[in-house]
Amino acid sequence: PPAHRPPFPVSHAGALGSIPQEWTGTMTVRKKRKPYSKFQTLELEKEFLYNAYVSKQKRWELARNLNLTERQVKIWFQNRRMKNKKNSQRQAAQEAAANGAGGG
Amino acid sequence: AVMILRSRFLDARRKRRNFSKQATEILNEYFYSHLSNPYPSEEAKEELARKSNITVAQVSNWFGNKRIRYKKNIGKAQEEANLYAAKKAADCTL
DNA sequence: GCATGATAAATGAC
DNA sequence: GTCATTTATCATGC
Repeated sequence: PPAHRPPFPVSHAGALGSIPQEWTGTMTVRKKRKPYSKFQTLELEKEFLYNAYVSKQKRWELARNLNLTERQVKIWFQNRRMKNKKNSQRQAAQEAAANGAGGG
Repeated sequence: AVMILRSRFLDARRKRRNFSKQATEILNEYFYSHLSNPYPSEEAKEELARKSNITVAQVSNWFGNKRIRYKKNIGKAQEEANLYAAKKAADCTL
């Protein structure tokens, strides 16, 4: 059995009935998710099309031009790579299902 | 601009469908019988996906939404918990 | 009109 | 770096 990555460390210990539900506690102070503008997303997508891994120099330029922090740019590329992988897996699964059913 | 429009149609949100009653039943049974730690392992997710006839990613999405929305409803009318708790109790007494 | 499933930012473990 | 998450938001179903 493969080892699973444990959930986040929780501080609050809730109490409902007799079930210890510690996971219901607040994780940590987290910035509110803020959707990026169309311009920001478009520029990031253009750079991602060029290469999925952005250099430190390019990251700095993007952050400056798009009014984002370097951390935000870094995380955007991380999430974008995960999205790419997810879509690839989905496509592969669909093709496999198509081959198994119709055959070609 | 073109890419944005194209991506809109690639999103699964465009063709979202509700899960079957049976699938929701299976997922809820697992969730409320593991309320102290509702984090199914990869193996458990695969089995839930197989029994519910949905993908593993959909199982992950369901548990993510269920956990956050369960937390927001703590203190409110959460009779769903009592419902499945009663079902589990009945299962044990059989 | 909300319930619900999927996605987009953001965090943390490893 | 990956990746399972949390959280808010999106788009749809009914």
